Parts: sequence; structure tokens; C-alpha cells
Amino acid sequence: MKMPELGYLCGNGMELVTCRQSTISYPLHNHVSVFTLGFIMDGFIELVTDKGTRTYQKGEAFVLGPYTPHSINARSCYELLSLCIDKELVTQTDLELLELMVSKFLHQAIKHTIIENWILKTLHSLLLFCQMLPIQQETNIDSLREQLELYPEIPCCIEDMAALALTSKYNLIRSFKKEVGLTPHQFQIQNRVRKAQKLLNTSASVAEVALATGFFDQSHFIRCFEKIVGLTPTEYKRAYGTVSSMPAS
DNA sequence: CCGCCCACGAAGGGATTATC
DNA sequence: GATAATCCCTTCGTGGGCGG
Repeated sequence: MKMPELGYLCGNGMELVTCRQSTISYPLHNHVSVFTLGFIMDGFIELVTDKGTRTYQKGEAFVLGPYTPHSINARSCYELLSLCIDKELVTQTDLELLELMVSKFLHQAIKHTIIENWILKTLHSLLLFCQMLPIQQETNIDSLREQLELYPEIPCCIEDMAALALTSKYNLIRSFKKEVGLTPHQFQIQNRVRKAQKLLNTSASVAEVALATGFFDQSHFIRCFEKIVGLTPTEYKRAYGTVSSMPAS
């Protein structure tokens, strides 16, 4: 398989992931409590959400709200720039200031590449759209979701989760899927992989990351990781070899 | 709307081997 | 030695159906 070129930068409540020459498809998942702005730099992708399937091609952008379940089908080689912004930052910051912060972040993040004009031009309307998206009220499901997001590595069966959400396991599965778009277990696995991605950016070995994120062993970890990320942990580590994070300013 | 039951498929668990 | 891949059996999560 041809390895995609990946880039990752984070800081000030924002994360930027660039993916070049990728042919990876991603199964159903969500980006937890962040807004995601996706910019198609080259090629095209098929984005599937609960609102349907839409093809986005070079020069087009999309917005995903927090916890929006979606999948990506790669029909060809594509280049995607994903900008994730903390929910609080989006909802609690004045639009003009937010736009300034985001464009500053983009300029800092992509130092050696000229940011295409269309990205900066669409930024304002995309951020406005984010701020206008309705945010759900807090429920018991939300507190469980928060627990699973913060501590995905803790062994927690469906009965334990139901107890946390003050409901039955049958109702939990239905309600959770309705609100989050994934079953509790799928959500837990996804968060474990997400946490593992962060740990893989440190000096920890694959086996250490596997145990630290709640997987029984590295064999099981590799299977789940590859299914969600599209790369094995080692390939991922290699692809993100030049990882850096920006100092807070 | 919620709880329960049940069948089925996916995930978990364990062992082993291959590869670098 | 670390990591990746595969196999096989067991366990459990999930979806559908049903009833209160």
C-alpha cells in the first residue's frame, strides 16, 4: 500500500491534520467535542453523514459539528486538510476574533506552504456556520459520553455504562446511538484509538500504548487501530515522524 | 417510551508464527 | 526483541421484535 503523507499540528484549542496522497477510507466515527472544518486540497472524497452522502472535490469545504457521526469513502487519491476546533472556543469566542485566531493558526501551522486563497475566503462563512449549529442540552448520556471520552481506557461493560447513565442497558444503546451516532462500545473503542494516536506521538512503544489505552494486548490493539485509522500503529508513527506542537501564544 | 428476550455477528482473549 | 498478522474459540454487544 502506498503510504500517505501525514502532518499534525496542535495548539490554542485547535488541531490541524494534513493528509496528502491518501487513498484511505474511514469507517463510521466522530470527532468528539470539536468542530471540524475539512478542506479538499486535491482529488475528491465521499462524505457520508446522517444527512446523506455527498462528494466533495478540490476547492470544496465541509463542516462537521461535535459528535457528528460520519464516514469517508476514498474513490481516488486525495489531499485533505482537517482543522478541528474546540467546541468551547467556537461557541464562546466572538466571530471576528475567532476568524483571526484560526487564520493566524493556519499561517503558523503551514509555515512553508502558501495557504490557498479559497480557504481564507471561506473561513468566515464556515466559522459562522459552526456558531449557528445548535448545541444539544446536557443529559445523562452526555455525562457518560464525557467519561468515555476522558477515560476510554477504563474497562467498562455495557451494564456499567448503563449504571453511569442511570438507565437500562437496552435503553442506553438506543439513546446513545440516537444522540452520538455510535453505540457505546463503538464510541469507547474510537476514543481508545484516538488516545492511542496521541500516545504514539510520544516515545512509547506500540505494546505500551496498547496497554495504556485499555486494549488487552497489542494484537487486539493493532486490529482496532488499523480498522479506524487505516494504518497500522507503526505506519502511523512513521507517517507522523515530524510531529510538532505549537507553543501557546 | 421503556424493558425484556433472543439470535447473530463482532469483539475479546489467547496462542502462535512471520518479519524486520 | 518488537511488531505485525493470523487463527480459533469464547464472550458479549447489538438490533429486531414484542409487550406493558
